[in-house]
Amino acid sequence: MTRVLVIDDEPPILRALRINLAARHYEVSVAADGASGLAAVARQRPDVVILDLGLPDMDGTEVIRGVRGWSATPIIVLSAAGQESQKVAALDAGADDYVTKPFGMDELLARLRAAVRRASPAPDEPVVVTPAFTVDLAAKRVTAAGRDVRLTPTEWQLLEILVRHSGRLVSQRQLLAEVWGPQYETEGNYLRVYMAHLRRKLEPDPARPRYLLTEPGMGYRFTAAAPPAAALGAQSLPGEDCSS
Amino acid sequence: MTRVLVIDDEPPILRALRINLAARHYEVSVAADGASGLAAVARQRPDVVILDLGLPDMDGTEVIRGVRGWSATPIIVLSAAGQESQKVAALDAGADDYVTKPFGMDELLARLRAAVRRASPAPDEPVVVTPAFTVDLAAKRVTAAGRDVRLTPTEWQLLEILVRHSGRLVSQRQLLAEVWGPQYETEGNYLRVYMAHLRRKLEPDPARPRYLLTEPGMGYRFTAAAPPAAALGAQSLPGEDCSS
DNA sequence: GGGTGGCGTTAAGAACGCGTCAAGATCAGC
DNA sequence: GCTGATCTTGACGCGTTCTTAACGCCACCC
Repeated sequence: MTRVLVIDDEPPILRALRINLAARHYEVSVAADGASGLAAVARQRPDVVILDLGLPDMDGTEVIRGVRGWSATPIIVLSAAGQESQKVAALDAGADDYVTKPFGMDELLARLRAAVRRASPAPDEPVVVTPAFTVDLAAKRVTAAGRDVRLTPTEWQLLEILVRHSGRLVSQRQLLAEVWGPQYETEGNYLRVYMAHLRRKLEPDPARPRYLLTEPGMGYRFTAAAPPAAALGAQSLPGEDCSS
Repeated sequence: MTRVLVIDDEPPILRALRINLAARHYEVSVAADGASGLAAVARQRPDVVILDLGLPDMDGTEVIRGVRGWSATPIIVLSAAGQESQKVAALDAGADDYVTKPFGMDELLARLRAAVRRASPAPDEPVVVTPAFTVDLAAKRVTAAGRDVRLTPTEWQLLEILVRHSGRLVSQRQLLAEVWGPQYETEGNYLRVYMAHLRRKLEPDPARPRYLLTEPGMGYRFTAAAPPAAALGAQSLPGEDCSS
């Protein structure tokens, strides 16, 4: 079920949205101002955010930037018909769409569908294979040594982020923000604990990880192909370079 | 450069779009009807399509479906203010956005930026290659002589700044300020120590650097292409000291 | 020729980050 | 209300990384 977070402080609009979204089987939650809206995004991880620009406590573009700092969740902005510059500012701050009030509910719903559709593209490679284990992103299933491995929700989230960025280094801040929420960005402890869990469940030799690698001081990296063992040790530079 | 395909048959709008897009350094091409529009998408692979619904030969949603059958290229629909059902149909057919005429050019450009931004999260060219090593800025990964090289966070920061200013001279003050903070601008020692680290890990001959060059009294410079040996003051012919 | 300033190199202690373990808190299912 | 699983939190040891100082070398200037 698609979860929608509505950040708005006008009861009539709120009511209309709630009714129409619930009728289409969306899961709706509500926040009445920017601060609680940002907190709600972090806590609930909605699939899409509908944001009214006329909030009592902070500027709408600030809310957008606050979300975009750590998340790519689609944001549809709602606003009274105003200056074009406001639209431009919101879109450039990272909003995905902009609807002016009064709006047709059918149009908003269509734009909502479009935003959600874009956000979850058909994953071209939903199964990632390593010599030691395979990860099926679509089925949310991990197999190691021929048998299914049970992962807790947190473990899965962590693994999924690393696997989706296969080969690339993912910073600790990003991992913490995406798994626990942006306010946990300094809790490096969590990462260490859960990386240890994942390695114990997936790595052939958890003490010497081959696929879930630590880059000290920077973050973690998932590598599908095991690197040659020698690459981890001292790199003796071969004098093989005959230029020209 | 971002390539935009405009599918429209009204000369005034076409003219306005062409002028404004070209002024923003977009590469613009044009098709006057649905059939040639579909052909143009297939041939040119534009980064984004602006599609007018009022085409002479076929229904706009047909064009959208024709593109969506095989491509996820962002489509922004342009249309005269009409029924809401038309908007819904276009969006559900796969359009990314819908702008009604008359529209503000700034708004359209902002929506265009939003669509392009969503489609290409990694816009730049993140891999820098030299004969001796390669630097992947997005993955934060360095490879020398075929093997991964482990860099410490400070080493990586330094290298990243130099590589991002490839070919240009970067002053010591700037390097110190960006890596250690503005209050360290006089600690030239740090730079010497870490440049030595980088050279030992990356340069084929750390004592005679080819890619991480010192400009005495000014700063450092990264060069992707090795300068000719003569420029370094090498007296011997290049062939003789290969196997040392 | 001697002096000077900038650079490369090395080495040592200090500081930090990471893996690990374990215990308490919280949650979900029965 | 109980039980097991999961999450949070703190502490400790170890290896790595950072900081800092000292020394030698070279180019340049007087």
